[in-house]
Amino acid sequence: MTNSADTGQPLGANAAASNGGDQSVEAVLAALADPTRRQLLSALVDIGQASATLLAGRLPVSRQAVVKHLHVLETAGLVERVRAGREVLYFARPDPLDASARWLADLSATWDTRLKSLKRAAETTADD
Amino acid sequence: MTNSADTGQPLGANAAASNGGDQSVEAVLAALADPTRRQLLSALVDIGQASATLLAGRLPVSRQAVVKHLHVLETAGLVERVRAGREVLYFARPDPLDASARWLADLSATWDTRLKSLKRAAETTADD
DNA sequence: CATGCTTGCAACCCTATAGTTGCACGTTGA
DNA sequence: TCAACGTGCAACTATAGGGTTGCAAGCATG
Repeated sequence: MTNSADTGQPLGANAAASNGGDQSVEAVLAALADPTRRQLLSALVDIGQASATLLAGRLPVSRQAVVKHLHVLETAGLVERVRAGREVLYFARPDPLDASARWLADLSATWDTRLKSLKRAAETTADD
Repeated sequence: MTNSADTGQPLGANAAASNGGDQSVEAVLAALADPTRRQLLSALVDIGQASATLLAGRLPVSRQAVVKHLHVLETAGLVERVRAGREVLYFARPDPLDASARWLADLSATWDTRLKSLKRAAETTADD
C-alpha cells in the first residue's frame, strides 16, 4: 500500500472491487461532466426515446453536435441506439449511473477509512 | 466550468432533493473526469497530506500542473489547503465524494422510475 | 545576512473537443 | 420514379484546458 495510482490506475483500482466497471465509470464521469450532455440525457429521460433530429430541436445546438454527444453517451453506456426505419432512436440506460454511484460510494468509504487511520497515526505520533 | 447548467436544468433538478449539492456535484464530476487529478487524489489519500512540490515528484507532471489541478480539486471541495511555514500542504476531503455518490444514486433511481413508467405507457398504448 | 527551498504569477504551446456548415446516401411514401 | 426527410461523413473553426518553462517573491536556517 505504499504507492497508488502511479502509472495510470484510475484511483480505486485497489478500492472498488468492481474492476470491470472502472473504465466504464471513467467514461460516465467524463460524459456527465458536460452540461450539454446532461441536458441531452435529461431530455431523453423526459420523453423516453427520440431521434437526434428531434433532440436537436430541444437543445440550442445543431443536430450534428447532438449526434456527437450521443455517441459519447453511448460509449459510456448511458444511451442506446436502435434503428427504426430511416431514423435512429436513442433511449437512456440508467444502469451505468447506478454503477458509478456505487463506485463513488465505495471510494468514499475507502478514503474515509484511510484518512481516519492517518489522522489517528498523526495524533499518536504527536502525543508520543 | 465557470457556469453550472444555466440554460437547461442540470438533470436531476427535480430528482435530487439536495439542492445545495448540485453545483458541488458538477464540480466533483468534472474534477474526477481527469486521470491526472485522480492520480493526485489517490496519492494524497495515500500519504495523508503533502505539498504541491512533493506531489509533483510522484506524478509525471510538473509542479505547476499539480498546482492547477489542486486548485480545481479545491474548488470541487475535494482537497483543502493549509499553510505550514513556507510551504502549503494539501489534504483530501471525502465528503463531496459521498455527496456525489448519493446524488448519482438518487438520479439513477429517478431515471429508473421514469423509464419504467414510460415503458409501461408505451406497452399499454401498443396493446390498445 | 545570505543562501536555499518553496510558492506564486505569467506567458506560452498544443491537443482535445464542442460547435458549425455542406453535401452525399439511404429510406419512405405519394 | 421522384421528391422529401433523416442520417452519415467530412472539413473546418474556435475555445478550453492540460502541460510546460521562466522568473519574481517569501520564508527558514546556516
